[in-house]
Formats: sequence, C-alpha cells, structure tokens
Amino acid sequence: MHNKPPTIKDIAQRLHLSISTVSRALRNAGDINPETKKSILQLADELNYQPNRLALSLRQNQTNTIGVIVPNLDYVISTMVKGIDEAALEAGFTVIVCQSNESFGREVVNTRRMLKSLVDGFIISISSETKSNEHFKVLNEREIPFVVFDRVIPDLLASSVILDNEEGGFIATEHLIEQGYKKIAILAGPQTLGISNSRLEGYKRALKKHGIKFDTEQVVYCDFNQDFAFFATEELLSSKKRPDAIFTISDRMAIGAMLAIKKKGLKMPEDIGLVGFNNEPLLALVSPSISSVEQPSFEIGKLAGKIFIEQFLNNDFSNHKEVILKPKLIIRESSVRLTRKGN
Amino acid sequence: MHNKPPTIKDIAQRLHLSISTVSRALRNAGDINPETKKSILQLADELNYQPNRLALSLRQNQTNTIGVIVPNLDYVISTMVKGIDEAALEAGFTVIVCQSNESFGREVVNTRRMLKSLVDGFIISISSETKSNEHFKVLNEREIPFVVFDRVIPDLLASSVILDNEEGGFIATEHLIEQGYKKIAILAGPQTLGISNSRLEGYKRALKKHGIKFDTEQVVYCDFNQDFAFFATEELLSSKKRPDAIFTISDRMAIGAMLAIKKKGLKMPEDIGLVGFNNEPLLALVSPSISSVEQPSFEIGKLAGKIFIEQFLNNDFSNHKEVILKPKLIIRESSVRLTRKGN
DNA sequence: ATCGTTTCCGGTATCGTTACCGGCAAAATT
DNA sequence: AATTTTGCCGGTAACGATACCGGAAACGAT
Repeated sequence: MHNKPPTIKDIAQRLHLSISTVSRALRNAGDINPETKKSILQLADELNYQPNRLALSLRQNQTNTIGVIVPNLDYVISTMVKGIDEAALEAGFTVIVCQSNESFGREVVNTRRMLKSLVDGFIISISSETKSNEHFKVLNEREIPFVVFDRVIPDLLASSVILDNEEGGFIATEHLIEQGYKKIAILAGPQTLGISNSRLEGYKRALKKHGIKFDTEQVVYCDFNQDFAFFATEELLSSKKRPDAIFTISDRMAIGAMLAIKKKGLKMPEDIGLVGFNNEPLLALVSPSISSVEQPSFEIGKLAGKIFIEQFLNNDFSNHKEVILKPKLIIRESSVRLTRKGN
Repeated sequence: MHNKPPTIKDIAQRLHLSISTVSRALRNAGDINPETKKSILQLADELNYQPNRLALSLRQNQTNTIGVIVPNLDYVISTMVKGIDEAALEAGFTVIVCQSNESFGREVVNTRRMLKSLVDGFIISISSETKSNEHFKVLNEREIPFVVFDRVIPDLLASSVILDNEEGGFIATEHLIEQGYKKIAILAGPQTLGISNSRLEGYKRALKKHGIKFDTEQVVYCDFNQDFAFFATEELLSSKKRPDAIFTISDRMAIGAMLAIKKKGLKMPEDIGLVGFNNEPLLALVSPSISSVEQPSFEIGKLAGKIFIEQFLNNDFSNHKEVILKPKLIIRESSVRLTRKGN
C-alpha cells in the first residue's frame, strides 16, 4: 500500500516514458502514439490517478475556485448560494463561502484573505454597512473578475444579477390597495441600502398610480431586524395617523410587525393588513399566515454563477451584463380582507 | 502599476540578495544579519507582500483547509458550521463546506472531490442514508485526519463531538410526564439514524422511571420531514389509543404535528402536549409556542473544529476523543398544562 | 600560523504540473 | 537520392515557496 497519491512521475517511471509524454497523454494534447496513450490511460486508471490541483493551480495561475462573500446566510441568501453552488459544480468549480456579518471591515478582510491566491474571482453581495467601493476597485485594477448579486452598489465595473426590487415594492403595495386598505405604512429598511430604496420607490409608484398621496409619516427606516420592526410597529400603531396596512421589506420585519400587532390586540387582516418580502417558509406557518413577495433566489444565484464562469473562461472583463429578475406575490391570510362590510 | 502580486523573487532582485535569504528573513528562520532582515521586512511591507498559499501548500503538502461535509444546512447544522468557522479562523484555517443533501452518493463524491489535494482533512456529519463507512476507511488508510460531529456512525476511527441525544429524549419525555400527560407518543425519525435511536432510548428510560409501560404503538418511525410528520400525527390522532402528548425528535416534525393537531381541532396544551427537538427560533413565533430540546450547536461545531486542528497540528491520529455535550429543555406553551381539572 | 567556530548568505533540489523547444527517426515529397 | 515533412517523444524551464547543504569571511583560541 503506497501512502501518497500517484503522480504523473510514477506513471512515467513505471512505463519507462518521460513525464512530458504522460502529461500529453492525460491532457489529450497531440503528438502521441495511440498505443502509448492507451497504456498510459490504462495505468492511470489502474492507479486511480488524480491530477494534483495545487500544482495545476500554481502552474496555470488559476484555482478553479470562486470566492463568495455574503452579508449573512439567511433563507434567501443561502438559497442563492445553493444556486451558485450548482452552477459551479456543473463547470467544475469549487466554491468558498465567507460571511461578512453585515460588517464592512470583515468584508474587506475576507476579500483580502481570499485574494491570497486562493480564488480566481468573486461573487459578492455587499454588507449593509458598505458604502465605499474602494476595495473592489483593487479587483478591477488587478483584473480579477467578479460578479455582484442581490445587493449591489452603484458605479461598479462588474456584471450584476438582481431582483427587480422596485417591482416587488409595487406589487406588494398595489395588492394592499386593491384589498381596500387606505393608509399603508412601510417599514423600509436601512436607508443606506439600495434594495431598501428601490422597494420604497415601488411603494411610491403604486400609491401614485392609485391616487393615494405619499405621506412621509408612513415611512419608517429601520434595521433588517425583528426587534426594530417590533418597536417601529408599536409606534406606528399608537400614532394619530394609525395605518390600516403595513408593508415590510423583509420577512423578519414582518414577524416583528406581527408580534406588535398581536400585542396591541389588533386582528389581521380585518384591522390591519400585512405583506412581507422574501417568502420564507415560516410565513406559511404562523397564524394568520403572512403574504409576501417571493424572489427567484435560486435562479439569481445560479445566473450569477453562470455569468461569472462564462466571463472568466472567456477572459471577458469589459462586457458587463445586468440581469434583473422579476418577483412574484404570494398571497396569504394576512392581507386578504373578507368582503364583510364596506368596499 | 504592476499587475502581479510580488514574490520573494522580486524582493530578492531589488535588494540584490538571494531567494533563500529573503525566505529566511520572512520566516524568522535563523542565520541572518539583523540589518539585512530589517531591509527585507521593510520592502516586503512596502510591496504588501503576501506569500502564495498555493506554492506553500504544494511545497509543504498542507493546505490549511478543512473540508466540512454536512447533510444539509438547516438551522442546527448551519450554527454548528459557524462554530467550526470560528475555530478555523482562530487557527488560520480556511473552511470549505459541501452539502451531501442527505445522499450517500453525494457524500462519497464530495469526499473524493475534496480529497484531490484540496483539504488537509475533514469534519463530517453523515447523511441519513449513510450506513457503510467504507469511504471513511480510505481516509484512515491514507492517514487523513477527520472528526465527526452531530451525526456519527459506529466503528469509526475518529474523534467525535456529539449531543447526549439519549438525555435529550429523556428530559423531553420526563417533562411531559411531569405535566400530567399519560399517553405519550414519539415521532422517532428514520430508524437507520443513530440520533433517532438514542432519543428513543431516552424516551423509553423516562417512561420506565415513571412506571409507564412502553407501547410500541406509540412509536412512529418517519422521515425528518414536515409532511411525513403531519400524516403520521393524523394517523396517531385517529387511532384508538390516541395519545395525549407527542414528542417529536425534530422541530420540523413538531411543526407537521402541530398542523395535524390544529386540523383535527384539538387544543395545545390542553388536549395534547407537544415537545420538539433543536429549538429553532420559529418555535417561539407560532401559536401556541412550542417547547423544544435545545442543543449547544455552536459549541459542538467549535469543539469539533478545535479538536480537528489540535490533532492535525500534533499529527495525532490515534488518540480519539469522544465529547458528549448536554442538551437543555426550553419550555413553552405547547407542553405546560394549566392546572384546571384533575392532577 | 594554523585550526576550529560562528555568522551570514547563496546554490540547488523539490513539490506536481504544463509549455516550449528541439531531436530523431520514418514517411513523403521532390 | 536528397530533402522536406510528419509523428512521436524527451529535456528543460518555469509557477512560488522551503529545506538542506555547503562556502566565504571574520573572529577567537591555541
């Protein structure tokens, strides 16, 4: 029993051939006698030869590994990562995932760390803290390919795959309007984050389309966080202009809102309507079940992976694609008013 | 602007020194003039020199990377992975995570794939399909270190970090007994899986301690799956020996059971008690909130990581540790009977 | 003056692989 | 018959780093 995995050297020695010849045979490169080749392939198979990826990477300056940097691994993002995984697997790439924990510092550190000859490039969803794109400029300078997805940042020289967040905000809000809700509040997430603002824009557009005046008092900016949403909702519900529906731009926030609504003794959907965003499975289990905007997470991830690989293999760093996918509204109990009285 | 990251060669050339000298200086290896060393370190800093991990790995036959293979990335396991991550980060290791999707085939494929000189060893939680340990025997033969955690398999030459599942089954069941429930059923998970059987053993021990006769009709083996649990519960509830409490060995199953109970029009905890396993955050949000057995997931992961790294660095393949951590019962509404009538 | 001992440094092999070049026959062309 | 083309193969230098060996110079001790 030999302990070490076999190398082309071992094969070469046993067949009294040169290393070069063996290498050519295994790579299907030309200039080789069919019989020689056959014997080499046979022995390689017999020894269960596997090329050493490290040596390959060192030699070719290519690791066949993608660094994925995400702010966290919640339901949506981990589904997206599964999509990336699948695209990578199909193309023979390996994926390394790093969480920035929504921290700009860790995002920078992780990027640097992986850059130390570990990955060929990156697929990134930025943290909520990230405002500057300096650490990504370095990637452009060194011509390291990367694709951004889900959360993006303006003025970046890279391809991107995102959801049509504006549309998501729009369909959620319009649905509430169509159900007869009049005063619709929005828990709008951190103001620094692009996806927050887009969803807010969609909300505004829906109001405008249906002739409802936009009221800044119905907008609450708060962290993507159940507790924050809870307190924000409590405040909303005890204000003078108490809303009769709430659209939260994440499901976590919807849960927080639900708890505040229940604590206040209000009924959904009769007294107040609620729509979340992301369609986490949890929403179907609580009572009443909560409506939500679903995004094609897996597809977003898979597309990001495919685009990365395609551009990497073609050495194409200048042609940046921008893919925008459509969301879909999943309607549940929390937003469907039974037509009992009025309207 | 140079495009390529600097190497020791670059430093050597610019200082008119040999590669060896530069290498020694950077590694703090002896035999070097303090002034020479200083100038080397200074230039290295200036150029932002980072050693090439690939070259290092190839030379030293060590990648400083741990392959983590898990059946899925549910709440518990992803928390464990975070623990592994932390231990790895502290020791300067990188982690690559692969999901086997509960499939034996993918488990084997992933192991092989990563083995191609990508990782120094493995930290593994086996899939529910896995019965044979042949693919792990290969690791032993080639002296590749690995640690198993969470779900283990007998007769494996490796350290392990697991929960005291028997104890978990015991405290959940005893709690139900103490709350006055008499006929306690158990949804016991796949019969092939060790953790299922341990939790079942704990259930039996609790019954025995309190003088309740074990009844095989109150045991249902089913997949870790919400739908299976739903149907299994429906069947239990319409049987002659209808139980007045159910212990499910996972939270997903508890959710399935809850839905079946609600559909049947039964009340928790009055008509029927329910205790799950894992304490996913979800359980606090449903109504009634569901009691569950909590495991120290993060610690389990971190310990597994630490043990791996320790044994790897000490080249210690024969001393296998077995760590067993204790669970903790989290009591919520679903299992606390208000003392209204009787008992 | 001779012989060790340090101190400091360079040369070379090595890890496993591929890229490039060149060589030697046999076959094909003139 | 001489020359060019081919088919097939080997040698060598990289990729970036470390380990080992050995050498030159300076110094001290006998």
